Amino acid sequence: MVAKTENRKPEEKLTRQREAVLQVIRSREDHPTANEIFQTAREQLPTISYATVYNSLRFLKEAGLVHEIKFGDGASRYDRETDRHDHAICNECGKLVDFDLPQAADLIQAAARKSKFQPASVHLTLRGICPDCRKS
Amino acid sequence: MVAKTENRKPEEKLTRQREAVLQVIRSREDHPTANEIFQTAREQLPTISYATVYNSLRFLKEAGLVHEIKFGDGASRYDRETDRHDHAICNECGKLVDFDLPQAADLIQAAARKSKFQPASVHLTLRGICPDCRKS
DNA sequence: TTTGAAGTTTAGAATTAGTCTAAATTCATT
DNA sequence: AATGAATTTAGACTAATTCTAAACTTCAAA
Repeated sequence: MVAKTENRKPEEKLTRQREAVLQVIRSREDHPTANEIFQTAREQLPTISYATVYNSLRFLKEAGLVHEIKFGDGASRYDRETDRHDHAICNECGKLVDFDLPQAADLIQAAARKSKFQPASVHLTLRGICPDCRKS
Repeated sequence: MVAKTENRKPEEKLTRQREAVLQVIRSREDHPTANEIFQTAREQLPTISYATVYNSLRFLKEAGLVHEIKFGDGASRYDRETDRHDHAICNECGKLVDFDLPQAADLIQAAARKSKFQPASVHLTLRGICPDCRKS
């Protein structure tokens, strides 16, 4: 029988390319775009291609190792934080910040009741002005 | 002095094109994309161009007459509902549904405290399976 | 009633993010 | 070493959106 790569744990089956992409995301406090990840990964692995970054991101996302955030204004961003959490987005400069508001998680049943959806996750987004922009 | 169009209320200064775009959005229960709006607006106003639909959407959005929703998976969607509300997105078919969970609005101060942002609005997103997909 | 500035519309080109394709490569098992 | 599945690569392609520059509208002031 042929090896079933799928039986292994995600961490075990990382190719060099996937490893590099994961390291870029884990090494950053912020939320890089696929293009930023590509530029940085290329420093370690000069032959890596754009398509591979996207393939790797899809893989890592499905394996639960990274988290994708789409909030409009351009490209998806990737987050090393995979636990449930919330986001704040600056209306002025676009900065995206993670925070955790456990009370938001508690609203999942109420949200499910109102929407009639079978709930999987909830996520709260705050829009406002970030501390840096408030200063100016 | 030249007339300051900006002094008037948004509703008063709608061009035929902006009017047509607004009517398309107001006539629908769902959340059409720019392309869907373009196709429908063209039935009333055959010469309207794609760029004008986008210009109109930006204008209407800034005037607070429509609401833009970006949740990834392709194009922005536009919503006639401009009051604060929440969204549920189906992980299976991508359907987007509005609902209002006032408890979510109550979390704005707590979210501001955690994130250190000066708050403007909060919005809750539920991901799960919609009633239609649950049946199958 | 013409003028002209400001704003708007138009068509199409340009840009950007992301996906697809097909050939080449890797790699774990035989 | 040979096999075959999975992955990577480069570049073509697609879809969404923005940009550009010329033409058109509007309307207050001359």
